[in-house]
Amino acid sequence: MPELPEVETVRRGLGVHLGGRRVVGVRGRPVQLRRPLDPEHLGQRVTGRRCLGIRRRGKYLLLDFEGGVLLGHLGMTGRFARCESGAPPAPHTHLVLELDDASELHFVDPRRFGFLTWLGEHGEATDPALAKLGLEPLGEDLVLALPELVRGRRAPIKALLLDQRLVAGIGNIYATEALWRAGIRPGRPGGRIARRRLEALAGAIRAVLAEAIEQGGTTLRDFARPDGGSGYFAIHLDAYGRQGEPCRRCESPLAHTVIAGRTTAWCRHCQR
DNA sequence: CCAGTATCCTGCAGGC
DNA sequence: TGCCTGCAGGATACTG
Repeated sequence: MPELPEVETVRRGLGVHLGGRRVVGVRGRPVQLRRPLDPEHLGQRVTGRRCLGIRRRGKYLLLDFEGGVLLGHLGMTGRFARCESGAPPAPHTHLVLELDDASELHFVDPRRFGFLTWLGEHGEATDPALAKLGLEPLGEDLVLALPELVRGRRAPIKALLLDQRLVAGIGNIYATEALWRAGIRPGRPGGRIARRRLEALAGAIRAVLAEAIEQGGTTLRDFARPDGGSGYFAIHLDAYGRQGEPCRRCESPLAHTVIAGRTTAWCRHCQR
């Protein structure tokens, strides 16, 4: 569920709680996450170092420390929780960073699709996942770039939007929403969409991501509640999860198909 | 190179 | 009430 806006919200929350703090200890047991997590090894690298700030790239979080970067991904169910020192960890807590203000940052991830990895001084430039990421939908001119990115491609436009090598940060929810807003059928081959309509799609992507980030900002106070509140939020959704319900433009019931292995709700009437 | 599918994992909803 | 099945999906390995 965490897509670009949710990750951006987490980034801001981490900035408040972790930024400027020094790690004084690391706890956890080895566990197979998306990448293997070895808390003892990680502790040797990060203990004693101060967090200088947090960046985001696509759905990845880059926690800048003195002398290295801690790379994180939330997967489907990953979250960070700020806890008082010594507080009992929630189930599926895989890593605890003990901080110099008598607080702890817990990394919790029931489905283990996320990860935390120490990249070291120069790892950021060579990490294979980061290297493959496409452009930032909010940071560069997506309107100009999107038509070039999908030119000649026969895959469904929705599959292309989900491909992090083209555009980084879009997931199933915001791909579904942007296509509904732009009036484009999710299964339409990307290379067979008129330039003007792709430009409209790019605008819809930017708008829906920006609105979601704004929404997240208002719920930032909920960040990292140890009781399970994750800082995620439900923005106003027009299409995602609304199959069978009336389209908010034309009232006809939304259809439901699977594209790139993901459920997709869309309007047969006004998405062409 | 491109497109499509299987896989990892747990929690939860729905059916019977 | 309780068990079972299927679904949720981000990234990537794999197949054709």
